[in-house]
Amino acid sequence: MRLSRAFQPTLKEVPSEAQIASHRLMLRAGLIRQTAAGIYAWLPAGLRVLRNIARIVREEQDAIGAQEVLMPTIQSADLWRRSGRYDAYGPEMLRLKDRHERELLYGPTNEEMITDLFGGAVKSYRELPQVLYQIQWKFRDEVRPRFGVMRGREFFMKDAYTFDADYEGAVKSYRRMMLAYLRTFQRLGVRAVPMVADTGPIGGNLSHEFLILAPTGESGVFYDAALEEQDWLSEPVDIDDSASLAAFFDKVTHFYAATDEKHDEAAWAEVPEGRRREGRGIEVGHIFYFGTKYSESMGISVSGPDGAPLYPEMGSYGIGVSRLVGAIIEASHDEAGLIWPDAVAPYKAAILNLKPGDSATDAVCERLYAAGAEIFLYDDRAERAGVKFNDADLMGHPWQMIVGPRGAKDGTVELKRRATGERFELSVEDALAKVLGA
RNA sequence: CGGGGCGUGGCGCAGCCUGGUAGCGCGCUUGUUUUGGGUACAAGAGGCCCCCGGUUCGAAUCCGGGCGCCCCGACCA
Repeated sequence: MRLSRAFQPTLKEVPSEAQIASHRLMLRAGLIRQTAAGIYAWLPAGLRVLRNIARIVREEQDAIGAQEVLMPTIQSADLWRRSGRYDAYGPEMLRLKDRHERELLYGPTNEEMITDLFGGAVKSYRELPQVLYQIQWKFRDEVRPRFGVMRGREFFMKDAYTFDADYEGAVKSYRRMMLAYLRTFQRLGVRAVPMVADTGPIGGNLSHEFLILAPTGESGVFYDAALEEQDWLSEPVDIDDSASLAAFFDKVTHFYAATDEKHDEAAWAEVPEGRRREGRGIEVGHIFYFGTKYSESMGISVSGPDGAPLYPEMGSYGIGVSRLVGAIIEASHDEAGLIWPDAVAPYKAAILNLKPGDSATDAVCERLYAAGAEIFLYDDRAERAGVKFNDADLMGHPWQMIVGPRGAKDGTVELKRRATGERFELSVEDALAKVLGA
């Protein structure tokens, strides 16, 4: 994309409504615009980030055998009456009526719908386990939306649901999902720590939240500093083998880590004093096992080995995709602006022409630009180098490809790494290889 | 839902107390100049002052009622 054609309204000054860094930067960089309290429009660069995150989430879900579906945002109230949650959910659920006065709702989550879909299609225990997921917009009518996309009312979420024939199977599914989550966050370039969590109104008794540690987080967290050094993904895990999954799970849950809701003073006291850390975290994922809560309440069963009805053991698993955009920024920015991890950046690199109009620099820039759609060209709309540098810093492009008259003459480009400030003087070919290979 | 605050060109704000027909910075347009990290000068464009009602000769300003948004707290991916 060329700056001169881009719908990318950056701002020099911070809109007064934004308080925290990620929200301010998202507005300033032209990633989003607010359209109502807690409701945002995603502009091209922001949407590219959102899609990059969704893509990685999708790949890691697929890798553990989950199958993607897409369910509607609007659901029938009757479906929710079957589980009893229509009355239980409260004013956070946005309720609607159609022209025939039928009661509908904008889905805050999808346990009821997926359970119903499952029940209509799966008839035998031999078809289990099943793992289904979707990446879809949700709406929860928060009392107080804030922090931009980190606590919006409308949000983009990956929600997965597992169906197993027995408890052992459900635990395997839960652990596989734990693995997928850690892999997902690693690829996104953030460290999200799994913590023992409250199961909340969804019910059940096996639950972990994944939190990105950041001072602006909404949850208080207590953890053993030793887990900061753990690399849980260095050894391969056989997702079909219970023992391998169990070993992995034990490793991940070995050190104390809990949100304030589940904080256990007795267990905390056993953590060596020098390693006790209290802080704040941003919840970006949550996994639950809740047994037969929905399958039983909704009357969804399959035939068991003995021919009798078997209510599947279920779990549900969420990742806040839109929230992650804000959370990643909270974890990765500086005074000058965004610093995108390579995997989620809207563009891999920005080309900065230090002397537009110079035939040599123009030619090198066009050559670089022709190498791929993942490259952003700062062309004629900002003719001054300073403006371009500041804008590129604000946008957080992982690489800046700086083309000046001297380098252009002998075919070299200066590469600057946004995150570290490192600089490299490379040939055009090498520069492209480094940027596009990264 | 309790407490606080705000609503004036695209963005950030002043003006309101003490009514007299709207201003500043940035951005935008045009021209000249300049260009190795937010150039300088000049000339322009752009505003139902959130909405409705009231008071008044006259309302951005005073009064009443709405609506919207933000912040603190209680609640949540």
